[in-house]
Amino acid sequence: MELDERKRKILQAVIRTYLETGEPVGSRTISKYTDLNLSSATIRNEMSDLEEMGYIIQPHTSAGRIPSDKGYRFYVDTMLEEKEREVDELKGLLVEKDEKMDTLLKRVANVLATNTNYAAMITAPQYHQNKLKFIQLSQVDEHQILAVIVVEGNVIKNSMLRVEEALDHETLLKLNILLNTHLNGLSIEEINLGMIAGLKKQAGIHSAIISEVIDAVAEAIKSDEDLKIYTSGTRNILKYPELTDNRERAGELINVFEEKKSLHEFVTETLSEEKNTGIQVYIGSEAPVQSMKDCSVVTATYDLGEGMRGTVGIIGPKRMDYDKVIGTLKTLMNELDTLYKK
Amino acid sequence: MELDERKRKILQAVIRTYLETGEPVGSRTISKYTDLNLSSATIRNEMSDLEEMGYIIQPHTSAGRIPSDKGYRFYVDTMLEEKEREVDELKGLLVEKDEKMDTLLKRVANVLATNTNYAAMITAPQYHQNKLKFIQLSQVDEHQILAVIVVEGNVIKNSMLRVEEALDHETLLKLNILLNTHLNGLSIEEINLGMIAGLKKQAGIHSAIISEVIDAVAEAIKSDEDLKIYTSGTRNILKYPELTDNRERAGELINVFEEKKSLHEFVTETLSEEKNTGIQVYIGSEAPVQSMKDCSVVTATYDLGEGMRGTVGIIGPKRMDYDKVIGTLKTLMNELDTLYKK
DNA sequence: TATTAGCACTCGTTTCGTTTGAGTGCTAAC
DNA sequence: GTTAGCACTCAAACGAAACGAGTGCTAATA
Repeated sequence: MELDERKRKILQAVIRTYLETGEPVGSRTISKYTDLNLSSATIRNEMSDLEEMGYIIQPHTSAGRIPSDKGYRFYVDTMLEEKEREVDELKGLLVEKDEKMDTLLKRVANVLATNTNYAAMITAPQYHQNKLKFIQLSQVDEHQILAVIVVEGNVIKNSMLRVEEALDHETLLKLNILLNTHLNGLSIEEINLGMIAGLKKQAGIHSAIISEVIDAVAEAIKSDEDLKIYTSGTRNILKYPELTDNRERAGELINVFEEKKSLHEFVTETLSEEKNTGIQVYIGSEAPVQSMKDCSVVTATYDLGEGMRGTVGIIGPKRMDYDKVIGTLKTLMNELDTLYKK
Repeated sequence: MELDERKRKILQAVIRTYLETGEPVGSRTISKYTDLNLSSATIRNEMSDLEEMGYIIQPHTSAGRIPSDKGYRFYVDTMLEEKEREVDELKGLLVEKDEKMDTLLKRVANVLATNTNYAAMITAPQYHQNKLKFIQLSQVDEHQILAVIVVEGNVIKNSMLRVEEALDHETLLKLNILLNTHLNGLSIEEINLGMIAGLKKQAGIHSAIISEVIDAVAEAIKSDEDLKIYTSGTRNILKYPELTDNRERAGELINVFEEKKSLHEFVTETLSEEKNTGIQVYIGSEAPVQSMKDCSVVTATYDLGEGMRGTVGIIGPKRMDYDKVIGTLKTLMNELDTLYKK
């Protein structure tokens, strides 16, 4: 069977009304509130076809239809082509630039959540071309040496090293120079075992410290685990009965937002895939996380230049207002662009 | 009217059964399941008295009684004197010492939450006698200077300063020495305007940098806002219908755990008050946060020595198992003690 | 005087049959 | 191909009735 123009229009109408009401929608509604001028009977026939084709589902015999995942997918795909709505509520909300990155991120999440009435998440930017920029060892007290490591993009990592006895000023200086001259500008792939061996040899009796520093450097550069995720509007989840009528399920969802572990999966997935618009939509079981199979997730990748990239996401029920959400995210991307591209 | 021995026993019985069932408890239940050997009628009379005295409440005319805040308060207070149960599930869970502080904290919260079936929170330790230990300025690149500030207890703070043009090596060294000799070992109260003026004068043309460093130092020492709070088991809240039957209310609660702002209030309050056991119980509206007026919160202060102190808290319904919760917290405190006091 | 049995009364909860109405599928007519 | 009409289905809403847990009061009892 073919998905002709009329079927497509009906499907769109069904989905759109369902998004608004959250109730199964019947043939009569469609017949009345579209400009197709078809009787409910005709619509019924078409809807029957659409159900057969898997776009819509009847929750029980005498109820209207609701979109299936496939239906939502169709809707989102066509919509992405067609629409380009503007949402300018975000404008001006990001102007106070000089605040710290993490408060900024929190606020962005917050704005998104209140704006859309869904839950929002945002990751701190990741630095992809992680090159070492600066290393410094300092004697803090008798038994402790502080290693400060700065990576491209000004991510700073501190690490305390224990030593048996204090190093004198000169040795410290020598080690600092040694480390900086050999490691600066290198990425993690470029630091190999041979180089490490060489460094240790040159450090002589202090080779143990070199090992520890290298470990710290490795950690600083990969910085994978401390990918921070900020969330906001978890409470909004509770607003959608279809997500929370089952207590068990609701709990799992809340947990997703608290643990943030599952959110990681989206982030890594999103960051790896590349799409032109930078916006991706996961509907129901398309999500890599089991407990979100009744949700939809819209993610966007932001890019602050210099390899600093992060992910923003909106999580809501499948009947989310894709149109608005995608619009909002696009606007946000633009805002971030104009704010940081200079 | 006086709260004699028998009334006390009945009150305790009422509360205990209510804690188990979560349902209002009636006179018959008490008469049957206690060793008082009194008929339900007698119990009724006594309960009527107890209600008059404000310890218990009748949610509606033909229902059993539930404890009032005052009733809980009585229960908790007497229990604190009497009981000393042991909960040793926590033992051995904290042994792997060498992990990072924040993963440790997360795990503690997690253990507490799963152990009690309530929500748990824990703050990173605060450093109260905040004395400056070490300052270091380094030229990272042409226009940026990194200030590293180490505070007693090895809390490290980094701050990037912008400069018009790079400082030569010697000046940097001079500034470092200047800062360290004058500021080391001082707490925030001891750094006054006169001293700052003196420093600036000695720094000559680089006085602007001194200002920025001082700002960074102030921020590092107070470190008030980045009091991190880790939570776990928010989902458990959903298990108690009395907290979540009202959607609006449930949302607010979830929000408390996401925003963490309200949790701050407990922490600061708990840290300021000093009690012998270190354990505090907030019942219902005793809590400083409006949206938690149907909850109870049990907090404990842990002390890792050297002025490093933090707060742990369990949040649950008013009918929480105070006995177990307090026991668990006490065990935890002991664990932390033996783990760090060396 | 304290305790208890008994009884009438209250009121939320449960149960169950009924009604309602939205929606469908099918068929026959246009 | 489209539509009107009709019988049928079924979840949800409604409402009366029964239930039962619990109370307060009173009169009898120890």
